[in-house]
Amino acid sequence: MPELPEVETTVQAISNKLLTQKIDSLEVHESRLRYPFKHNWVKKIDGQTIVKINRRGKYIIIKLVKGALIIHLGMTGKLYFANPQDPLKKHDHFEFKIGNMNLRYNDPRRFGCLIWTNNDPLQHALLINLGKEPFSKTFSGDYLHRKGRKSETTIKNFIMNNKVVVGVGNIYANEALYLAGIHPKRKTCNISLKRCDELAYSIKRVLAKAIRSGGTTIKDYFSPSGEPGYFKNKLYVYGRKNESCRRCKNKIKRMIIGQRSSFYCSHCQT
DNA sequence: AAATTCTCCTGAAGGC
DNA sequence: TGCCTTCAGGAGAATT
Repeated sequence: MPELPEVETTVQAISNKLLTQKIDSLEVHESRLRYPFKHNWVKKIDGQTIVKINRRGKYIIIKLVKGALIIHLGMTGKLYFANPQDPLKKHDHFEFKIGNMNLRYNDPRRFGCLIWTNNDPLQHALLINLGKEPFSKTFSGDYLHRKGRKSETTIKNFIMNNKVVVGVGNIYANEALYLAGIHPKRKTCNISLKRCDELAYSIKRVLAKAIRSGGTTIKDYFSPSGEPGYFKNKLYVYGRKNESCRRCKNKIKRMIIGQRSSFYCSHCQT
């Protein structure tokens, strides 16, 4: 399940290979993704040169000379490099033909998307209202404290809200709350500035560490060159129900918050 | 209006 | 062995 580290890993990998390259053609095999792909976009993309690849939240932005592509990996989306003669795999929905390599998109659940925009992608309706980037200087304990001082929702829902901060999905929300020692069900408005500082720092730290490990592979994620992420071995709580807390040895507990599995240590998190 | 629930989808896992 | 149910969750849409 791609979260920010997996998207960042993907962006770095494809950027290394594709910058300044020309897209010979885009072939769409299945347009029924989260947002249907419009086939008249193809002629706007074919023959264009890639000038920049970056991300905003979990959206991958491929800037072309004119216009840009926006890709979201959804739950199970993967971009990977293939040789042109390799047969398509099940759920390969589209591919870019670039010189002697193909960049293919595989997504069993089809929660991802491919969108073309003529305008500034950051102004696109899907991106314009996104919250702060976790690595930005202005994403701080002070920001969380101010933004959340009237919020009645749980802190876990709060940090998973893309209008607050982008890129924090279920895995890293659980991990960051553990590192900060905050119970996931605690009401946001009841958290002190000092603890918000610890939480903002923990979010930055867990995301940065996961990027250095190449992301987290639970079962779906692989990098464009086929490497799994190695952060799974470093998880403190996610997926560790009934295993012992790495700090206090008590059993990790599981509860549902906002219809998502939440893992925590009731001794270390209050 | 913020908070919560619903929805899309497939594959894996578990129960009987 | 095989069929059924349940679960996984990103995030916009719908609902409360």
